[in-house]
Amino acid sequence: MSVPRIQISSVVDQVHAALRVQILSGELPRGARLPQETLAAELGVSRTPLREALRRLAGEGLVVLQPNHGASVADLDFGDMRDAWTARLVIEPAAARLAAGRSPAADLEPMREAIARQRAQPDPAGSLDANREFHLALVDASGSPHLRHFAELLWVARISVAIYTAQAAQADGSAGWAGEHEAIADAVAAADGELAELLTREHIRRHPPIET
Amino acid sequence: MSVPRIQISSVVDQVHAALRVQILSGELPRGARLPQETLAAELGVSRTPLREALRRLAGEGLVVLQPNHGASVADLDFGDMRDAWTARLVIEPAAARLAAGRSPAADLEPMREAIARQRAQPDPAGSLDANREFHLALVDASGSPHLRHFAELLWVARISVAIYTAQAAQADGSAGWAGEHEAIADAVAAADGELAELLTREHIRRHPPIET
DNA sequence: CGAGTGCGTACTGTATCCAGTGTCCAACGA
DNA sequence: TCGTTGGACACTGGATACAGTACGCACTCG
Repeated sequence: MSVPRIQISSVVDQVHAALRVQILSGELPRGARLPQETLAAELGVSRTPLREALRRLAGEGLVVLQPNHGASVADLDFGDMRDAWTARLVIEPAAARLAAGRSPAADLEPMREAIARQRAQPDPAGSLDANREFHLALVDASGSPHLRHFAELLWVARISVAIYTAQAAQADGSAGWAGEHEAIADAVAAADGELAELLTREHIRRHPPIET
Repeated sequence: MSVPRIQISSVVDQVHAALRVQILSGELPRGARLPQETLAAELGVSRTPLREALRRLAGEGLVVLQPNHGASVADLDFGDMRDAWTARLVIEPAAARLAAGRSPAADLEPMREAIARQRAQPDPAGSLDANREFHLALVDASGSPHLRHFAELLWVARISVAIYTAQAAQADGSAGWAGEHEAIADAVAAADGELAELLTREHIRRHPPIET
């Protein structure tokens, strides 16, 4: 009998998560300086774990580290966002095809859940989260840890920040995307790799980043 | 007049580079424990920068960090390698197509250089380096920093270590691949995206990882 | 009046120190 | 004899202290 091994999280993890939220939510605006001493005091930790968290965030592209000058929130311009979108166009359609070709069949449940959540969510922010979840679930279904990792980097660092906030503000927001997501999920379920790839590519292409 | 701004490297950077070399060269074997105190003493630095370097290496997938238990060199099995290969099969052909479609034309010089170096190199290790260089140059030519980054992660963490060392030992080694590389470079130069993608895919598919 | 220089301050980078946790082994009890 | 438990040891995680670097401002000199 084994107790289900609870997840202990180090201070570094918690600081990392906290800063990530603050950056993605815009509470820490793009380009904002991140003075170690001040930040550490605010978060109630020492500088050591803060520094390690900052390094990790730098690895994810969320902050930039200049030697002897300190850290600041990454200031991503439209070019960066467009590049992330291009990279998604490479990775996600291919992942969809892989997911459809998997045997035993890929796990569709997370995708279905994300779709349902997106339909149920009235507010734009939640809908956006659900959207992100669907896309990550799709890549996850490919069974490739690397592709999953890459997709996560693309979504976290470059996309959630500003691209789709602008887009979601338009028209009906992102809630309307659920239908397209469902078609992709169906194609994966039907093991039609060709179709899944095509639908995913067209879906992404249909929603390019918007210059702010 | 501006002096060309020399690159200053922090201790963290240097430790990171040193460990990376030792891991990739096999001097630090897969699964080896990395006790902080010992390592720090050997490298002649304190534990603080060492820890930050370890975190960075963990982000690259070269080492694994277990809370309250320490770091060890990532122990990649055949599954990991095969997954990296699958991911390359997604990224590199797409990058080749993007490179061919670029205007102004993609920079072919690094690719040509890598090919020449591969032809000139008699020893397997050098040839392997040149091989890696070609593939990274190809992805770089796509103009997408993200794809370049991903390719680098795949090559560094999973591939150089063991996959192709086994393969390079076979038959004529990797020197013979130069011809295939040249065909890819030519297709990119001719702006034939379709062909570049196809050739790249077939090239990679022709050289899967070998179980050791 | 303007350019350059030197100093002071604020911050980062590194080293050291302390507390907390995991692991191994031996002693004890069933 | 085998399982359990207690404790010593070794190591990591976090906090603090110190050294080094960059930036801004005032002062000086042309």
